[in-house]
Amino acid sequence: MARKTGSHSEITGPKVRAAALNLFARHGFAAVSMRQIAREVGVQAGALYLYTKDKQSLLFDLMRAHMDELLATWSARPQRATPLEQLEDFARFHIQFHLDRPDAVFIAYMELRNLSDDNFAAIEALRRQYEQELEKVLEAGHAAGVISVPDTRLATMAVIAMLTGVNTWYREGGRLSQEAVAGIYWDMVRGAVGA
Amino acid sequence: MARKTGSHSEITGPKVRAAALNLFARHGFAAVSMRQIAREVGVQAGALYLYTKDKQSLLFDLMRAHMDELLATWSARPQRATPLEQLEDFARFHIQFHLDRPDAVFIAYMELRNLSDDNFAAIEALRRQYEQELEKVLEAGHAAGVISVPDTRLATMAVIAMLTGVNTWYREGGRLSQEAVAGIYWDMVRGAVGA
DNA sequence: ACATTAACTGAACAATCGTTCAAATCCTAG
DNA sequence: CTAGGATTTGAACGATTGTTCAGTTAATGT
Repeated sequence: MARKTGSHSEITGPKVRAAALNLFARHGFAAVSMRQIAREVGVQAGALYLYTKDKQSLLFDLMRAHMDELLATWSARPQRATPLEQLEDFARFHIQFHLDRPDAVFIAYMELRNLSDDNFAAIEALRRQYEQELEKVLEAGHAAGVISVPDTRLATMAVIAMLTGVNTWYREGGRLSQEAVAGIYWDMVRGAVGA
Repeated sequence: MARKTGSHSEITGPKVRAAALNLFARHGFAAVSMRQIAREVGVQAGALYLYTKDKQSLLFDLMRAHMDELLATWSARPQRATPLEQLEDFARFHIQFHLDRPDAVFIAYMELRNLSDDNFAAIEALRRQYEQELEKVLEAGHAAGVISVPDTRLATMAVIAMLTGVNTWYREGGRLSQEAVAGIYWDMVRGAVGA
């Protein structure tokens, strides 16, 4: 029978994904070799192919796992009543979720062009799905008359870009806590949508 | 003596930079080979080295030229009187300038990690300089009491991220003109900074 | 017409790439 | 203790990488 306890594959598999995530984020997918990943894991390059079909799948799986977790975590949150409360929740959630996973976020935004056509379409669909979550909130707010934007789609893109931008400058241990940053950004989001 | 008229180097040089810009933007610096660039120019790979020291310099020169032009173009604009007018000008300028050069913008944001340490520092300094231009405007607006932000630096980063985000979705010939988009974004910027 | 030089070719260099696979090693079930 | 599957090694494959350079081509000033 197959080994149950102490199986190496249950240790090496996650290590491969973790090493790939870290190296892809630091140097870019195309600039990282399978041998670099293997060295980081402490294994020969050939062994990686027990855990991934090829390099492309390694990238795609990391991206899809990230997007799946993003959508699942947002959907699992308790939903508050009013559109404005929901918008605040989205802003705070987005910042916290993204600041907690800088490497995965970086890859999901920067390595889209290294995906095959099929894989790109799949990731892009998930991203659109996430954007729809915000757009639904903005539309509800618009219908309720509590926010004022001339174009819901543009406002969606503007808010997401603004929030995701935090990842480019925020550093742990800086002068502001995550919560303080989220509070300030929530104020700016509210202003941007005229609420 | 050296040839003066009809010099090929005055044609091939720009063609090399244009091809590199386009290919780097489409596939990423690390994924593009010197031979691909040469093929696009219609020349053998060895000939590229008459126009660039190496591949790294090619990337760096493209980035620095972009940042230099960005700073120079902004500085050359006539400066209006009030902070709010200056903020509006910045928002409209940023969107127009960036939408007009999607490839260069893409590279300048995505390929920073492929720069050597020295080159990275140089580009980063230029970026900081550009951010300072916006921050000065926001500080002036804050001093004049016409805008209301708890943190000028955060507002700077938020506004720039929001504006640059247009490049990720805007497509020529879409349902909105550049001017219409710029107008809507200017409204959102104004709201975000409480003006 | 000739000498000069810019512009480019085409081949070569060592290094590294992603991927495969037979053989070796490790660990557990029986 | 042993059989057998899980796990990994280590070498090898052809292809491609950035870069160099001696030699060829083409256009110029005199």
